Amino acid sequence: MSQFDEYDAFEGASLSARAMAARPMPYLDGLNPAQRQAVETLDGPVLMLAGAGTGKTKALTARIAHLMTTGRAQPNEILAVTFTNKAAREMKDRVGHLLGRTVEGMRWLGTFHSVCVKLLRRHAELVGLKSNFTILDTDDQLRLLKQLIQVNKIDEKRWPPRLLAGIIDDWKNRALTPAQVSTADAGAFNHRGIELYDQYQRRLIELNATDFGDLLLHMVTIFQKHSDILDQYRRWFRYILVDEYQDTNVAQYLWLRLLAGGHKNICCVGDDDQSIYGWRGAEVGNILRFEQDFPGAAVIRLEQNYRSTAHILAAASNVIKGNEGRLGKTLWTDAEGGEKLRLIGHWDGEQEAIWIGEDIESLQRGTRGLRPYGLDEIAILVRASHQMRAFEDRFLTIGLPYRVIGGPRFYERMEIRDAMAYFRLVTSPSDDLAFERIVNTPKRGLGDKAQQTIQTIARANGTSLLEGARSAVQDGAIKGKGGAALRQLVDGLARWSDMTRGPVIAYDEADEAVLDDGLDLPPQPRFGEPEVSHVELAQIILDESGYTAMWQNDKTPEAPGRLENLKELVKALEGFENLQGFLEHVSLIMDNDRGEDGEKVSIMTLHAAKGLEFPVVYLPGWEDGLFPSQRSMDETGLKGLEEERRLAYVGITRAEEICTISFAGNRRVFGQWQSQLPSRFIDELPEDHVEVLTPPGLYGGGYGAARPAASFDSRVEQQAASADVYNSPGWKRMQDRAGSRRVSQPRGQTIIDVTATSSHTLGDRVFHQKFGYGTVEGIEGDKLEIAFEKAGIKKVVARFVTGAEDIPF
DNA sequence: CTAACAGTTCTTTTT
DNA sequence: GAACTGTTAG
Repeated sequence: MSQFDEYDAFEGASLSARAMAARPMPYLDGLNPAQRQAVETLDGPVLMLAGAGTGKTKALTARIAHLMTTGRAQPNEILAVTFTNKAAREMKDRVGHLLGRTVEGMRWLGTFHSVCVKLLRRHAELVGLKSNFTILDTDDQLRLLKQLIQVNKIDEKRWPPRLLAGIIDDWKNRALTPAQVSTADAGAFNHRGIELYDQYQRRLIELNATDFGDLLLHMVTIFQKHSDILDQYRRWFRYILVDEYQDTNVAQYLWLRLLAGGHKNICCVGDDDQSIYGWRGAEVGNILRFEQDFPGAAVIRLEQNYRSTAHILAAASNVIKGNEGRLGKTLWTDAEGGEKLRLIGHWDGEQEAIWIGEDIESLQRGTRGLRPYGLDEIAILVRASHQMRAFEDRFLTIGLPYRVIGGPRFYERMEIRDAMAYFRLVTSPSDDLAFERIVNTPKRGLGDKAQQTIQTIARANGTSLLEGARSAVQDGAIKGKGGAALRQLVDGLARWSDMTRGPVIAYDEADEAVLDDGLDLPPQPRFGEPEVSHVELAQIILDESGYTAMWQNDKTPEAPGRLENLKELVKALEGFENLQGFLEHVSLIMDNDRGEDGEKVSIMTLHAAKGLEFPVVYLPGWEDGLFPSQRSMDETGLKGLEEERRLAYVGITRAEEICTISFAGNRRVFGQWQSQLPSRFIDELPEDHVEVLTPPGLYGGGYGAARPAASFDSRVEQQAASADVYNSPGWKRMQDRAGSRRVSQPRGQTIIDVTATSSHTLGDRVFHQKFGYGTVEGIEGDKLEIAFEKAGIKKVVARFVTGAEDIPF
């Protein structure tokens, strides 16, 4: 029954605790002095500043093992929070490994969100929720906000739901309830922001739902308002550990500070240089301020790097030192030798992909005395996901296996969300958002009008939409084909719902009454065994609702894949006790590391790469505007730039052996060609540790000519490997080719549109995707009249044509 | 009511 | 160039 049987030996016996302490502690072996200090400084606040690749997880897990082995805390008295499920899982696994057994008692090791859900379920009523509240994802959130905006008769066009979602998220990240939002923010969202936030929160309560931000916000509110509850947890969580502390937002910070407020046994691990989630509300300030927040804190720096070569570390250090206000760390390694960083410029994004593809192939074979590298050891890290496409295209054509990490997540796919909406509606019939999602999916002939009717009835009766639909059917408010289909749906849902559980057979004490001085929790009803397993039920729901059939009849190419996904979804249910358990799990799983097998090159964003490492790393697209991202700089100025720089630091420090940075002179953005300047970060690379390569084709010969592209083998040894790429022959040459008259501005702000609309003049030779080559014969505003060689005279919107001479060949 | 079309607006980054 | 919205024709 108890999950802690394994640890019963710890139970309150100080003698056994001492005996325990006398046990060998193998996990202390192989720690360096700093790591060891971080493990053994158990009491009071500790800040572990762990640079990239310095064995942070090793120290953290050893610390947990140490807490348990010395009898300082039982597994379930340790609160350990991470940001990703993956990190939590890894930590759990590694602690188990250190102790030589599985650690099941660590109930409070998890993400901020999952820990908060557990807490909030026990205290939901304090914020007006029931303990079975649902957790909305971004999609539901947006639809809800959209409704609110419409109800408030606000122009959706000018004030889109996304914007409002962003504003509200921001407030929640700062732990502000509608009442607490500062008057300084009164102007937000056309002066309606606060009001709408308030409405939104009310609506969530009505729906018995929370969004992601609420999980933390509600817990902070509860802790602030109910000191008895807070005290209880303060006593319960004897030791607190926080991973990636630099990524915490204000709400998380407050939450931690409240919980650690008693004993102050809090150990925060982080690296201010790897704070890359500021745009999502993370406050680097939290880690910078740690010593003030927790006076007397022990600050332990992990600086010995076990991951990368000295060249790579030097490059990373040189880049990051451009940032102000760092806590300061100097990474060092005792490893010697290794390749310098490689820097290479390309004509355009496509060439960049071609070159990298070929370089990977030559690394695979083993080249220039280097060992052969497996594809699993290679990663391409991009700034923005749209950059991935060029690589995917190229790798598909040359047949290079790759995997995209962090793409559209499994649980965000349409068919999965639809299926889940059915499940949600079965387990909680009042889930209006789920109802809206699937009333007419598959098509049941229930359009706007019918749905309006249901809304009206539901609102009049003060019931859920599903209830409303039931009345509508009974009262004959919706007739005809639609009515019949709706009846079928309503009946089906009722039937499936009954199938989820057997009869109530008893009332149990809440099984989570683990806290000794616990609150009175309502007894939980216990049900008999349902007749059908939840896995079978899921299949029944999908089949009987017609959802499976909908995709079977669908002739689009993606339909088979969607059916496949649905199968997988049903299979995934096997790992859970019931539908509820599954839904809960899914709503908190935001990482998708469904391990695909096979040797593949990884393609992912820099953000997704945090915490990972690869022997070979490519960092393409180092161009001003793209990286550092223009948007980031526009929105938050220097702060944004510094975050971008940290992103560069994260990127470089992912590499163990070979790190290649590249940029392109031209890139297609929104289907428009833009000429790009190399990233300012390139100038921050230390010359001594960088080797500038020259792409093939810049010297004589056309691009894409049949010649084998040079990679490592045939690079041109460049004298004075210089980061000053502007003066590199390659770059100059590129400028000539681009033929753009760049106005040399102080630094990198100019992005000249090589084919700006205005650049078309009568007689220009142009190229159009569909019609081919032609000559401009007339200009009217943004429309051009063009005589095409093959297709004759056509009128075309200017942005669909490209200056013929600009086509990269 | 649906399906097909055209016109628009966008592109970081995600627990 | 895609994805989304709104419009229009069946």
